[in-house]
Amino acid sequence: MFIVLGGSPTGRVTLTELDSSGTRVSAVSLSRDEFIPEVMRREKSRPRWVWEDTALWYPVLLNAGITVERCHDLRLCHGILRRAEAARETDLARRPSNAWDDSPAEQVVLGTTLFDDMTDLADASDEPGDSTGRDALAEFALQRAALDAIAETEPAAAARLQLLLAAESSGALIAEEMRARGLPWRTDVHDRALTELLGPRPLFGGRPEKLETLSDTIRTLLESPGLNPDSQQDLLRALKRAGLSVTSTSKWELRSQKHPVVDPLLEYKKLSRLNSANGWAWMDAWVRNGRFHPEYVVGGVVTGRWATRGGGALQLPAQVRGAVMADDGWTLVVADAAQLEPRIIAAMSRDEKMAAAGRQGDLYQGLVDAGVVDTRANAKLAMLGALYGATTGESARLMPRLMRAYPLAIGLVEHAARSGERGDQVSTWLGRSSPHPGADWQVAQRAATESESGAADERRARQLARDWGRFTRNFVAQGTAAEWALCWIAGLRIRLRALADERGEPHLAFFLHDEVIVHSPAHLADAVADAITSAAEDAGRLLFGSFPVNFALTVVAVSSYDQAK
DNA sequence: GCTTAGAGCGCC
DNA sequence: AAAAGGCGCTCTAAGC
Repeated sequence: MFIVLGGSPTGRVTLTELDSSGTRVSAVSLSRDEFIPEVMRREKSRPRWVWEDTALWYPVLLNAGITVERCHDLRLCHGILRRAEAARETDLARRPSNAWDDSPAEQVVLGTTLFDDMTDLADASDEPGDSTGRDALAEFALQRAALDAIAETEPAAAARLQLLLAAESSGALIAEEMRARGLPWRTDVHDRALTELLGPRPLFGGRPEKLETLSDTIRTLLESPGLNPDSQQDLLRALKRAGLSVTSTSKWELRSQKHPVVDPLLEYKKLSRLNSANGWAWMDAWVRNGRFHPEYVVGGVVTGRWATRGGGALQLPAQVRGAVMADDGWTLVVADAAQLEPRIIAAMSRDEKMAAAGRQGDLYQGLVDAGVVDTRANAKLAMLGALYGATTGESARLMPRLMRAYPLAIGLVEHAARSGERGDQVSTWLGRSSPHPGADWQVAQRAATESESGAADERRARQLARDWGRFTRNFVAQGTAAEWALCWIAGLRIRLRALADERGEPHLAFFLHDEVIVHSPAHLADAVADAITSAAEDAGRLLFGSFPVNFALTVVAVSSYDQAK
């Protein structure tokens, strides 16, 4: 059963109930005050809530203390279907571009002031349709029709897409729930770490003590009294003047140089980055009441991975992870999937040999044990080469061994690369399709085939084709891994809800591509670990049925995030 | 003064 | 010795 929400979450709301065939059962119009209790009442029958944008509707419910079990996020699902190869012949894909295309996620503003203002506006306008002028009922009908049309000729593809839409929508719920709760963050621990590394917090801006000292050292060693080490241009000139043979100021190039300035400069760069990216200013901006509140952008990456907006939540450096600490009486259960992408391509290609290499837990060691490569480090290098499309170096040299040993799995990514080089779309296991290459790309390819094209045109076209091939190669692996991860956390979320007791509810607090943090009452740590493991097994079965691939996890209960690795 | 591009580096 | 997929953020420098 579906309940489609229309209107505005902060003004008048229409609730339209549809049965599983999409036939209208009932429809009501409610004021804002009536809306919240009605959702609470109807949630008991476990409907799938259909709404324009989870980021628009769900915060209002979460603010009122309501969570829902499932939803259908029209904006996200539209994005997937509109681009999906499998949906190419449907009305949804053929229709001219409209307001549902490329619509950004709603910006969520915390607090009630804006909502109150918006309410006034919404009430005053008395406009039919949704707050953004998009018709949820019509769009939902179109999406269902698209799935039905696909099901007629390709039932398996339709079923997979349906799973993807459900997983993506569940991800949207999780993202809002995590944003609302935040990640436990101890500013005192963070401040102590910063003070230890950088010196005391500067009272009136300016560089912290340690950075200032290092700057002086660098200026002295380079005999450049006025040098600003943050200026790449100044720094590069000064380095050259001092006799270093570098063409940039990057870490890797500096490391190869023998000069007394190298060590202090690398130290400066490391600390300077910490200060600017995750220093006191970051703490002031993003941590409130002991919680870091990043905004997750579901499907923000073309491959289906999430992005974040603000706070750089997906790049928390190791230096500050100690500040992620469980509340008293609580614990952090941290889990990550080991060698996820190799397992994914093994399962997608039904490569039983590669799947078997991962059976014991460490797939890279499995490659060594199978005699494919000599060391674990080389196994990793070779595998990354296969997944990313290495063309030179050790990685590229080792890759052919993988191709010989695992022609199915490696053939899958090779095939994706060839498709991309031709400009074709590729798709993940559940049916998320890659974008088409841009206009520049097409122009370059066409130019290279014309009779008067020069060697430079052809080189450029070939280069662009290979670049796009590397992208599509990685797309199928990264994108399908993202799908597995979505199914994993979706299942985990449901399992965690069932574990709640009078001492609290364990909940997802962080998600990073193939890793989760669950904040849990301490006494539930083992049950949470089991839930995480079971959810991973479910996800594997959901995507790949009985194919014998395992998704190995490392799961630990810790008091702070830095203890997890 | 504001916007944008590139460099550089953090994460997976 | 560098490189090969996906990002976000901060800084500087350059352009308007």
